Amino acid sequence: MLDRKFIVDNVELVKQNCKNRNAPADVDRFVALEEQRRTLQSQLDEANRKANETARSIGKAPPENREVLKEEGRRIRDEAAQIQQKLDQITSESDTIVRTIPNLSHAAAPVGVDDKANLELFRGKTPIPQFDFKPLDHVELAEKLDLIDFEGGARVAGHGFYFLKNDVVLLDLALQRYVLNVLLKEGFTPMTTPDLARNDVLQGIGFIPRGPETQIYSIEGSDLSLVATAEITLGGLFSGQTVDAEDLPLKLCGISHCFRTEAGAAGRASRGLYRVHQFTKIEMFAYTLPSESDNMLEYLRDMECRIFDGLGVPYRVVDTATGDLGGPAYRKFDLEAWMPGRGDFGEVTSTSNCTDYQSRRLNIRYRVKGEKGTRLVHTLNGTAIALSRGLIAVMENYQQADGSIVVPEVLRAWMGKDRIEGKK
RNA sequence: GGAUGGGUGGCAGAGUGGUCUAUUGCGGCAGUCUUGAAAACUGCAGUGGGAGAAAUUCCACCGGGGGUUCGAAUCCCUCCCCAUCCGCCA
Repeated sequence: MLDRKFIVDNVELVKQNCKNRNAPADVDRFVALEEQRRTLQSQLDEANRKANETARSIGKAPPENREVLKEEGRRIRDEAAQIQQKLDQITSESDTIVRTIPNLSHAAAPVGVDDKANLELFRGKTPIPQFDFKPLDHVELAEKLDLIDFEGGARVAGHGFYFLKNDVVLLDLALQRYVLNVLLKEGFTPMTTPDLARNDVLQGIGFIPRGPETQIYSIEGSDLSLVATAEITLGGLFSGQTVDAEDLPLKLCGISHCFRTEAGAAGRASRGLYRVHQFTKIEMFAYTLPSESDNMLEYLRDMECRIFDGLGVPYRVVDTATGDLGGPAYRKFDLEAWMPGRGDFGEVTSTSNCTDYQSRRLNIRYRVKGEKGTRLVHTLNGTAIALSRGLIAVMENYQQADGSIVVPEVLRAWMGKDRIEGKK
């Protein structure tokens, strides 16, 4: 969330930003509530002060005076309780509004209400492959080579689940190992993370665990949800913590399963592995000083490019338009890989600078040695690889006329073979 | 899952209803002494929010939330976490 004071001091800016981001939020109402809230807070402080004063005096007062003072104390506490009640009411309403106000937007982010305004920045090193045969999509390839069991997945858990099988299991693990290796050389701390997290962590990161539109599976009878990304767990990792400025930036990468209900996604591209309820992902996450987050975003984007250039998968880099940014993102770049099966690009990574939008709610701060007080860190996240879509990209781009799939050079050592041929 | 003991400032650790405005030690910062350093001594120090030009001042915070009370770190309820033991288990 944004800083309350900042909103009040920059009403027009915030309203314009909401408009650019296609986010309906009642900023005026918020400002009015905030004014009331401040007034009530002062009144409450004053009432508490009087109550404290009275309470302290009783201990020192002669016994015969005590009853009178107690009565006075009761009266003041009643008064304070009434103010508190009003304050709670107003705070609750203004909290609801402030949660709907998105982060500010980077000045260079393309302005536009939806993804049509997204801007292609550049292409990856690998050219789009020209096949002298009709390329198959990954579902057909998997069928021919016996690599993925979608029907079995549906039987066990419903549509959107699948079994990886045979060589694609090796390919899946090889991709993970390759990506991990790239990240380790860059000094990322590797972590495997919980696949469940508390709802307040989900909310701090910007996910809404319940409600009709939710993308999140929640565990009945508990305060836990299945994570949609390791961004949630890696961001929650430092919630409530204060880190030393000299320890920043922190670069983490987390491997987790990701679960998404994909509510409302019917009709969109959902064939095969593209849009599924469960997949594995390696996520990069960084905590930085505010002055460093712009650079870190470029760095994370470069890492994504290196990973896909290394794999020899063609892609384009897209600068996300304001209206297509999620609430917490200040700026976002996506990599869209070429997917011959659909004859189009499909999103494979996404990296965002969330500035202090997440850290404010999660209360993640840093301290500068010798300086008084603490400040909020900036948080960033980026997909290193989402295995489901990574598999699509590799399988489809590396398919051969004879129906086999060549294993990308960088994966061969991890994979133990250089071609997937199926059993014939 | 059960039992017991715990959760207090950067760390350690005292504090079972009112001089707590939280003892003390270590560590930190500043100063004295010293060529310099160490030691010793003296002093200063938490986080968040509000008022003020500032000195300053007020409020909240002793794991989270709620309760009892004029008054809670302290008593009660509840949740979370940690330790140890037991049970179960890959």
